[in-house]
Amino acid sequence: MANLDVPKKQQILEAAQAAILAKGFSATSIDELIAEVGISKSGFFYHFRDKTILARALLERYIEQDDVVFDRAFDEADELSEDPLHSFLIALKLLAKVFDDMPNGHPGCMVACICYHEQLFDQEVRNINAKAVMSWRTRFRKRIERIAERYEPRINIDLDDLADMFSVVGDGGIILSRVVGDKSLLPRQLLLYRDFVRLIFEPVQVSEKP
Amino acid sequence: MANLDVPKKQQILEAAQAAILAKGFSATSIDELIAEVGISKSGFFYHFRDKTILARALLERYIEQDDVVFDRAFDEADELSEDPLHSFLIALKLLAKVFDDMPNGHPGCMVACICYHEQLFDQEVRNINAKAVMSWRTRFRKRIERIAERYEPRINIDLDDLADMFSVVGDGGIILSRVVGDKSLLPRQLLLYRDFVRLIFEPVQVSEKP
DNA sequence: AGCAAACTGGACCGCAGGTACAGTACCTGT
DNA sequence: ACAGGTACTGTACCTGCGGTCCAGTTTGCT
Repeated sequence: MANLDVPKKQQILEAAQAAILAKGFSATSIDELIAEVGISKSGFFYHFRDKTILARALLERYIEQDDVVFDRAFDEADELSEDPLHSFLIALKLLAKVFDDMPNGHPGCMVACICYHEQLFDQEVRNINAKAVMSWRTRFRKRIERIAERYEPRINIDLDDLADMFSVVGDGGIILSRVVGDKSLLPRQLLLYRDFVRLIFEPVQVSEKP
Repeated sequence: MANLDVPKKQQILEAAQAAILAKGFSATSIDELIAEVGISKSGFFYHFRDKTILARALLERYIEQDDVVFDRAFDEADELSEDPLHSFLIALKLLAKVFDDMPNGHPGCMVACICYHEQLFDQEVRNINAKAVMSWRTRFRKRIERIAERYEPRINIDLDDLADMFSVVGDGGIILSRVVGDKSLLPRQLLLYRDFVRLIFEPVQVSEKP
């Protein structure tokens, strides 16, 4: 019980996020959520007109939380280096570490989760989803652009594609991590992406074998 | 109606695969499937004890079909080049082309779809899923090993990770493709993965800017 | 003719997602 | 002090879906 000061709506979102990422949207019942937070069914529907409104709120919440994680990593990296390439590489390492430190691995990406339940939701939810991916693209593209201004890329590359690749490796890494039950798979894949960025932009090739 | 010679069980699997990849597992009702193939509810349950058995059959079917696509690309590439690196790069280009040629983009990965519905299924289904990912890892690892025997990698890299990265980029690319509604995103990401492999192993760096 | 595989039809069950609506407890501004 | 909004509770009820049970029918093979 307890949590008397935390509003029930927040408690529902909290419980729903964990349950939905672990079990999927349809496998998470409203009855189960209201039992967990100690609210009546009417109480639930007072806050969320239906289950898709809950999904929308969860998605928006997830995207906000995700942005905070990104901001933190990039800010910290910027403090450690003024060079755009080095800062980016540091940020990628920090992000990999964040996921590596999660005790049970990444809980799952809400964007991907909703993608595979798509037709259950309205256009609005899909728009929010698309907007989130585009914001990730923009965020990474800006960083990569600044790198490309200073460092000559070794190969011709589309900067949007390279920016997207972070999200691609993130979402794909989450899936493979879960499927094979190896929580270190995601951070390792992010570090591979980091190697790719290094290989593209880092000017002097340091051979690791003398 | 027609399809008098195709057994109903196959027709159900066909219809279910399309519907589930498009709408998700829970959003696809049995009623809808039996209406589409023209069979009674009892007929459905004659073939599939319950919905999770259908999922298992679909997953196995999907993995088989996927293997055929891989085999075809790799065989064709082997015919075009004896060199392990060149053959691998050709195969990646062929695979990217396969997905690029799909009129509505990749229909979705059943492995990822089931991953985000996990708790709906039993351990058996999860094992099949894990086995599929491991078989992809093995398939790509073998190719990459042969490359590494002949070409000195420019950076130290874990071959399993690089092998997994194909599946990671594939599954992540499918998700992003769908979310932003850009079917060319997946093939472009696969070509980026190809660029990464090239950068790691290709000995002479051909600068594209003279 | 006989048997198995591949079904049909219909009755029934429980659960999840709602809908509808009347009532209540508490806080806030006038 | 009361008016009104916010955040709920309780009860009753409806629908659709997954699933069970079972008796009966068609089809093709031997």
